[in-house]
Amino acid sequence: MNGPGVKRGRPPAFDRTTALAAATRLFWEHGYEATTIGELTRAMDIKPGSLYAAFGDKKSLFKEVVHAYGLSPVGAFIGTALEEERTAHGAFRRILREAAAVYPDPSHPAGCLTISAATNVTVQDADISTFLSDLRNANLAAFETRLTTAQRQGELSAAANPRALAAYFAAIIQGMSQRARDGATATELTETAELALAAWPPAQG
Amino acid sequence: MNGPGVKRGRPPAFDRTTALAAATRLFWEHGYEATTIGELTRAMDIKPGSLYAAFGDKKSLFKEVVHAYGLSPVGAFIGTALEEERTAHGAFRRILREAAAVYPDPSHPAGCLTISAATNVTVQDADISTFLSDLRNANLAAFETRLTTAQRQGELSAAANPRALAAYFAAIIQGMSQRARDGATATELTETAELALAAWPPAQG
DNA sequence: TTCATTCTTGAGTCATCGCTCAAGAAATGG
DNA sequence: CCATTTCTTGAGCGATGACTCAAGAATGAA
Repeated sequence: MNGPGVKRGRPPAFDRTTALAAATRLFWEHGYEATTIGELTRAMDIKPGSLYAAFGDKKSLFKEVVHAYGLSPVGAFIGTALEEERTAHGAFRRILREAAAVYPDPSHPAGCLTISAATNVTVQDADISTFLSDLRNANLAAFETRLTTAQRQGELSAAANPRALAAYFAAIIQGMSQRARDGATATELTETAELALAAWPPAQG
Repeated sequence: MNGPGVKRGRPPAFDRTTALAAATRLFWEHGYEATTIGELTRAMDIKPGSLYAAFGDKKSLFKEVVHAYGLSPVGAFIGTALEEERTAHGAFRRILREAAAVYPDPSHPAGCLTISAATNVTVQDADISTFLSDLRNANLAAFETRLTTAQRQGELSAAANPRALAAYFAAIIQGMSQRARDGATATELTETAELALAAWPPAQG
């Protein structure tokens, strides 16, 4: 019996993670449909045959990219803040401030991949569009859950509306991503974040 | 000498405004590149030859669509509010509330065409992307101008930052457009608008 | 060495993209 | 009527899209 780690046949000539990172950059920058297989193979430094053998079709590659993105610091900072911060207010303050720093960071394409990579799509790729909008709406639901918890724990005023607050923060985050893609600086986005936090409801009244 | 209104030759079989409206719907819904000439000719009920004779190439048609959109109620409500409202606060309050009502209106595609029709674009169509982002940034500049005026007139506190406020409102509006495309209702967006208005700086302090 | 397995390669498939054009049809002017 | 002008039509162009596949190369097992 062979150990499960034993590799047979010709080994891959490329590093899967590195290739995926190259694909991520392209999808992040131009979006799903505007990124061609030709551009992908060139950036990943592999031929079409290898790409399809390793990742399936274009949609599968994209979904794997989105999954990996969600595990990266840039793609996970929202969930991390929701988990790590004790208070909901602290969590959203941290989320907005980190978004302001991360979205315009020149070390990667501007904005959030989940927000901007599949906004313009043909009918036959509508599933890719809903794939991302489902992720965004899941984020919205997580916001609402966190805010409802805060309200039950007394942090958030009983007069506050968790669902409305969640939608508001979702909108601000998506807007900040778009502004980053339009050239907004970290300074501008930080100011936007601070202004946005003014909407946080006053303590129990 | 012939009068300038005299038409010669075979008259067009389609109404230009109607055809443009059909093209607008498609670009609005799917974006620039994801809308094909085939879909356009079918929706406009004309053949490719007529389309190219009447509108030039695809980019020219798109720019004409954007221009017409900017003159329509949906595309002009921001500029209208900035002009008609006496106070800056009244203007932005009206802009956000109208956006909340207009963006999810089911009588047309969701969100704002200028915001969402060219976010995912190939390199050869990068000019279309910047064409729209220039419009968005021009809007941002108009916001700042209005707020600076309000500050000079004493409506806005001297401690306020017109540029930061302008960027904040631009982000909120773009975020509301995206949320509308993700299925947000007018009710949700109205709540978002009201929360966003809480960022308006208190009177002179 | 030989076999089986896995990956690479380059040529190529089919569909669709934006776009063009010659020929015909519908109007006006003489 | 004919000539001129303008628009419509249907066929089709070259380029490019996603994707495939047979043949060769590199590995471990026997």
